[in-house]
Amino acid sequence: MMISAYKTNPPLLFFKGLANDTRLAIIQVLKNGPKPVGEICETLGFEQNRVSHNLRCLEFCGFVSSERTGKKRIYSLNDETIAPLMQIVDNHIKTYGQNLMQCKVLRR
Amino acid sequence: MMISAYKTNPPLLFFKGLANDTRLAIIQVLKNGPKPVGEICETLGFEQNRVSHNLRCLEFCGFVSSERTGKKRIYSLNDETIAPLMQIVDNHIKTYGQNLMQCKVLRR
DNA sequence: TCGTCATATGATGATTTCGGCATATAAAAC
DNA sequence: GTTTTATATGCCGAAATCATCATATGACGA
Repeated sequence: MMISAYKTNPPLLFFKGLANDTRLAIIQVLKNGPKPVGEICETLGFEQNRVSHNLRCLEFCGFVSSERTGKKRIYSLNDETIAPLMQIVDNHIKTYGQNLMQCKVLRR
Repeated sequence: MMISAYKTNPPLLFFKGLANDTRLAIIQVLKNGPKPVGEICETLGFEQNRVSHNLRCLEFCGFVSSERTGKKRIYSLNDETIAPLMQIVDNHIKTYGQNLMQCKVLRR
């Protein structure tokens, strides 16, 4: 079993892609529908480059997609992955949310 | 929108729980059935305490469960969450796996 | 009770992550 | 062609992560 291969392990990268509060916040905003960068920045109160950096990741990794509309680039969720995924996450949190928030390893 | 609350955001912690190569490796081993710590260490070639640390997290956060059997503690997956979750992840990887591995943000 | 097997827990230093500052690039209007 | 609007990209320093070294705790048998 090759340990060094784990750092490029796609499931690992999948979870690392989502284990970031800025990216999760962006996903939350896009749940309400497609949005341009500027609007995401405003809604979240984040600097533009923070949002762009993270949209770059989200799009390249397939979590969101985008479409140029004039000067604006409108981003939207990849619902095929995100919708069922967040359903599972939400169900899990119903039972284990409190523990997740108090985990000594994650919150140390 | 409270930014400071994001660090204790349960979905974030859910993903952080899984965005770790040791913990994912353990999950991979447990897919083949319940196992004691020692056997997980052997299979993966990891030091015992590395495995214990991470099992602690996995169990507290609800991703695995355990049962004391004599001197051994047998760990098993929470299939209710992990099975459908990894299904979604695997499907996503079929399409976006290459990009995940080359993402400039995740792999910088 | 003591010794052995099995596992859990604490803390530190090394490595990884990530946003802000700075700047580049793209699209539209003039 | 230039200016304005909108967004993308690079890099550095600070913060977060995490395995190793060390040790503690638990279960069982003699």
